[in-house]
Amino acid sequence: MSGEDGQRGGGAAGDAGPEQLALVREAVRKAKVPRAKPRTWRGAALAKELPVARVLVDKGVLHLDRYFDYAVPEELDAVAQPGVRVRVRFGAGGRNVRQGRREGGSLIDGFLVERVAESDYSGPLAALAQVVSPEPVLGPELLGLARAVADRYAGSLADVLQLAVPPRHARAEAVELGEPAPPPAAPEPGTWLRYGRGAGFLRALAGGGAPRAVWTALPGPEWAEEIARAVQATLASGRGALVVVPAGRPAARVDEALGALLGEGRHALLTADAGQEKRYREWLAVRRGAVRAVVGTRAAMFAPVRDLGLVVVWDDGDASHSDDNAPFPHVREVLELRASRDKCAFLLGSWSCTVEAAQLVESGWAVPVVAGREQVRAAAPLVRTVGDGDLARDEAARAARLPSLAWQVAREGLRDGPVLVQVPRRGYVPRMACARCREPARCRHCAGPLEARDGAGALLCGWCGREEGGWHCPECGGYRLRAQIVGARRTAEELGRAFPAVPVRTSGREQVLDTVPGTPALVVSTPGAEPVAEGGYAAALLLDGWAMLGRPDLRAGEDALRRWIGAAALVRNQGDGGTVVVVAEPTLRPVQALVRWDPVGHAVRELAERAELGFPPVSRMAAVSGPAQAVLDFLEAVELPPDAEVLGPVPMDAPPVTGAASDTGAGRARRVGAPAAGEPWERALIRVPPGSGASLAGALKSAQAARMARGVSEGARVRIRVDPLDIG
DNA sequence: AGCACGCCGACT
DNA sequence: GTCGGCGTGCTC
Repeated sequence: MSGEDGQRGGGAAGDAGPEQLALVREAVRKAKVPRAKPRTWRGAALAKELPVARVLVDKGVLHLDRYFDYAVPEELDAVAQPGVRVRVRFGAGGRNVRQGRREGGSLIDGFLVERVAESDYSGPLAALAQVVSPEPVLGPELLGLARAVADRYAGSLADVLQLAVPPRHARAEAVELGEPAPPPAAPEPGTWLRYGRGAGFLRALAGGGAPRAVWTALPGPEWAEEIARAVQATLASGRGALVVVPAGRPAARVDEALGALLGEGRHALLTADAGQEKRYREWLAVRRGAVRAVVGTRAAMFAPVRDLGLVVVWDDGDASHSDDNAPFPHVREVLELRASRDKCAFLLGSWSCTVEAAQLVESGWAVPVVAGREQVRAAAPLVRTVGDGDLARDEAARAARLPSLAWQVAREGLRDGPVLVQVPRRGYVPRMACARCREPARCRHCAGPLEARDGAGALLCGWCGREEGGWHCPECGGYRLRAQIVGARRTAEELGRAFPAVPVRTSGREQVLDTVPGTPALVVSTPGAEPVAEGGYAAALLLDGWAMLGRPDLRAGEDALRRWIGAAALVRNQGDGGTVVVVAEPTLRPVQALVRWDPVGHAVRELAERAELGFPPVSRMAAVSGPAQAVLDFLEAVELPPDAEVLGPVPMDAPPVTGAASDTGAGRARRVGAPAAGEPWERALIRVPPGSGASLAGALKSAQAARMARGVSEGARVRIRVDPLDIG
């Protein structure tokens, strides 16, 4: 409430330039209105130096995505430093200068961005109402990064800051922090020696360099310790390090590895499931420089690590790395921005390989860190396939839903260890089957799965896209279909009956198991929820591969391969008898890549194909979705760069695919732009060639800002997403 | 989002 | 003349 009272009483009007304007305006407008003193800070004592504060008001709306100037009252001078949280009066009421109505607008939160000597705003300035806390939470690096992310994703700075700066907790702020520990010694390369450029990468980090690498990790549990060593090497150079992983479980693994390597108290763990106080306390310890190393989940990508020397993203193909709040930034992209802006090292690690990662290598931005073929063979399990042809010939398979090869491998594996069974999540894909005899409905041309794409409408083949008109069951002649979804639980029950002597455990959406003992057991899991087995699994069965591959999504192949590799990496190596059976057509590219354990080759081939077709990430895309008319209006209004190409709009699938959400599925139901009840939604994709991404984002942003400023109604609003995740 | 301003028609 | 409709534009 400070500073308010000084403005209340009357007093003579000020006569300085900017105020005069306001007065003239006022006088001209209505002579009958008594010449009131403009609401002004004059009369209240001002800060002597730099009396103007530039403030970012904390509203995500695009048309407010700029700074507003406020006067700094003398008594706030000391605490009103750049980066602090403030409260200011903001709103149209502020312009009402009629007598008796002094303060309009309401108190809203903001960040003080900068102190300057004068304002270029021509009206009278309102005073800062309050400095919430003297903690400068928004430093220049974080501000710059947030700005860059907002620009990249056609979003507002305030929206990004909401993701980047955790909510304040007063008690956490009061905690005194000790001095940061001195840099540790540079680590031994350890298992990094398995990779061609591994040891060199560590040496560069320890020597203060900024190498950038795409690292294809060998299967097995060593990755966490390898990341910890990279962090240690960076700390040894006197710089800080940041590691972002997709979920709490991998975060715990890296946390543990860091603790083992560095000792306790030298790194912070920033995950979403910590309470507000803890989160803010850890975040502050990082910002204040008391802790130099951070591991966390996606919100940690903005962690204000001092003197950042290395950023790491693990498993960038996991959908959890894509934030589900506007403007939907992706960890890999944000860390790329950080590496470029801060001139620090960059490490993207994964057992698999995304097309984007392959592009980083192809463009020369990063170097590949990979193991030689003999290392891969030594670390990976043996992979065998069961295709449709085998299935058709396999009577036992049809009866029991499990191919004979899978039976055999499971039985053998169970002799000396646990066997992992990966089953796609229930509802992953609408899988159609004969309502009478449960025979799966397959395309008569390619044997691909038939899917009911647009609600009650036609049946389409998930592979070749041919429409199936008059389907009838080749087995029993039935003509009614129903979705046949066999989830993990039922699979577990069936397997339990088949191997009555063996315990069956399930891990999935509702309950994720972290680890299982190394004793014989069947472990049924959905993708991403696989427990780690002590000593590794003896075998793994990857069931219903076609369902993973058949998703109508550009990433279906890459995603399936990633999930298979994610499961197969938990299996013992070939030398120790580790075997994987994947039930999917062996001629398909992702299946071959799994058999050869060559995720990079797969990504490189995908990348070439995407380039040819003009698909992302080679071109950049943005999705504009909303009610049909709203999308059309938006496309009419937006001034796109000349090389932009508009695809569509086309009606959106209803309901939207939910299977592409995060891996564990632990997250809440994801709103992928669900059409409001009754209203038909459409989506247009806008594509630009490489290099025009920024101008596309700029154009989308200004068009959206203009529309929002005009206050378009709820039903006329469109949603913009740069780099949409699921493009059919 | 709010909220005031201003330019048009109906009424005292 | 004056009240009040809502369309437009601004918020330091």
